[in-house]
Amino acid sequence: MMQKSPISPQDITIYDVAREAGVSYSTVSRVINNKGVSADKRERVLRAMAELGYVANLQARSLAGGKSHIIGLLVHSLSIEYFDEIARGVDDELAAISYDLMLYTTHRRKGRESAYVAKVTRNLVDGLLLVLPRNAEAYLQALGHRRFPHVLVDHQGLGFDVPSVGATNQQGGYDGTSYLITLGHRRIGFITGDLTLGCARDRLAGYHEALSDAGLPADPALICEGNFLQPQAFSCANELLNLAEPPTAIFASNDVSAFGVMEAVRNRGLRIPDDISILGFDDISQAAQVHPSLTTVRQPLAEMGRAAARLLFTYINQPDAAIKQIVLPTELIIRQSCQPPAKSTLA
Amino acid sequence: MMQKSPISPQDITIYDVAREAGVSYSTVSRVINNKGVSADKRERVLRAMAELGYVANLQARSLAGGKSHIIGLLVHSLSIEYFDEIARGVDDELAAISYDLMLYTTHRRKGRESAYVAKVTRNLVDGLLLVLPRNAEAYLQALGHRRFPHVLVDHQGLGFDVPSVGATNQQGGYDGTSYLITLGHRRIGFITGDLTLGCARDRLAGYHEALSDAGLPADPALICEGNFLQPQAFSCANELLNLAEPPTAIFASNDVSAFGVMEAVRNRGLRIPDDISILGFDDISQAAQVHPSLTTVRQPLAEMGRAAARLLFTYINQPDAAIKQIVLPTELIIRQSCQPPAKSTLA
DNA sequence: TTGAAAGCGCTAACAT
DNA sequence: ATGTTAGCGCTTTCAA
Repeated sequence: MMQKSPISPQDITIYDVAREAGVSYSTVSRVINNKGVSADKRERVLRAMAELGYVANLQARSLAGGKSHIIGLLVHSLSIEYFDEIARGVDDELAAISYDLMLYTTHRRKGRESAYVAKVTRNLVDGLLLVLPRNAEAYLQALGHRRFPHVLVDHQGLGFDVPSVGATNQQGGYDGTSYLITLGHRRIGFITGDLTLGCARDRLAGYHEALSDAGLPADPALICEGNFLQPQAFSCANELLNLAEPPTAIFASNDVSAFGVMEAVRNRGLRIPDDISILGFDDISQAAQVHPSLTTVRQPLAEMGRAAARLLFTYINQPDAAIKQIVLPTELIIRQSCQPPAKSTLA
Repeated sequence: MMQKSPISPQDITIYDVAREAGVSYSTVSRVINNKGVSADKRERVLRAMAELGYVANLQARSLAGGKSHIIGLLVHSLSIEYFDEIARGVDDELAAISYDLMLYTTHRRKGRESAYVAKVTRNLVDGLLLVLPRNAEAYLQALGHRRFPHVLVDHQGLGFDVPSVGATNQQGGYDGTSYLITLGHRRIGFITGDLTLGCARDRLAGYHEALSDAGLPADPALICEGNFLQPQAFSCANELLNLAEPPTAIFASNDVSAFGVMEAVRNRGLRIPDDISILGFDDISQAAQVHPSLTTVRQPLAEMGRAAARLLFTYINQPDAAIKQIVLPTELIIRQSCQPPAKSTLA
């Protein structure tokens, strides 16, 4: 691990490489940027870079070339596994083209999103990935107007076109509900997500659609408004369970909510899935780890992250590329938390 | 929201500001960097900056001044709430001095840490925060030797001195165990964390110490090696519960593990805390949200993040500052998952 | 294909 | 206190 050179690697510039390789520093720059250079010179430069341990100075590249090779990732919170999966996908794409990731966390603090967006877009990053943005209207117009490369992840329902990557949330809601119907359930409780978010509304719409397609009545009492968090789902589940005619299955709009339902159900001494079936959404890793394991509608989060990163690069390299909205398919993952109802409520 | 100037804000440089204010651009630079400038010129510059909407170009500052105003944060994974809390603390400090955060996620991929560290320290960031690092020996020597500012969060047990911020893990293990003893428990199961990590070993040491101080025997059968993850804790709990003389309380080395224990306990139809008490470690938000709520040893994560950021800035500004190891106190948070054992096992 | 020269926006000597 | 002059390390003209 000893350095061949007496000076430390961070001080190696293209000048050093050029001297070592016996070429001009512009030739070194060309090798770095894959421009036309004769085979033997390229070879020599490459060897010199390896020997000296050359590492590009991103600041200088950025200043001279106008690109920072950094993209920004804006999220509220890191704690949800959801973000981690997306970030993993983003990371993969970034690594492939050696981009770096700048993190902006709002930690749910109001107003911080806009402030970040304003600042970030004037500096430092070549593009911005906005995951599950809130109050997006405030700055989305500005981003679009200034043609600043950006992609939203998991956001629908805006009144205007914006580059985005999402999942088939409505289809997922439809598939999950249909599955429960197929098992024989007729009274299916539904706990919504945060309805200010498009994905939550879409899942609910899928639930309604499936019910309607199966000719089942839509009982408003079976729908309880949640917020994607466990405590609220716990309350919702209790509410549903207290109904004169309680549901035989509960479909929660995300896995975390499903865990809240599981708790409420167990709290009453009911068994899963014998007494009641539970269905989640997302398929976070914990879903496979709880007992019984959670049947859920899988969202391809890492793939969404990858797609978003790729789309963002498209915009970075072609600012005038058409606005595209990518929607990735959800998938029903059948595990152990659902089964046919104990006694059919069919007539 | 209209721009006063016809050109967009990101194109405004100190030259524009200087022209507008009628001063030389070095004066503008001095104002930006709080160097000595006469009151009226400073005033004019400030007004010009505001009018034009000047925003500094970080790349250029970095290239010219040698500081990027960015620090790197290296973590394995984002999904654990643990990281989010720490990041929140780091964020607070960063915001105060307008530094930015670059995120490096290894996603548990082997070797990625070293690669990042090698790359990052040669570029881009002024300092590095390493959260719960693994295989740190590989690059810590290099960081220290090159006097690259860095601080480890939550890592002990290395053979040499390294700047770090941690919590009183052993004391926490001691306090938790003592609490259970005070409640009357005599057979206390313990599920360890990943024992390659210092914090996990320290918590276990605290458990042993408390047992010993109370004159209780240390039964090796009551200790099961976990890895801070739920499935492993689930197995461990089953193992402990299968003992001829099972424990009346189980102390898990983190909250996530405690949730695994809860599942295993419930799976056997046992009640918490009536039949068995459960104690966690960390106090992630879910701990207060489960039913019954989890009694746990709180780690001041956000505060740790803040302290780490502050310490890092010390090193950035004074590379020769003494190596410091900050240890923050843990705190027992009593909730509902523990109570005296049903039938005392006392003679 | 290659080298020389200019300049990205800024900070930090160096003068005055 | 203020202006002038050099670069920081690189990309990108422009010639050759």
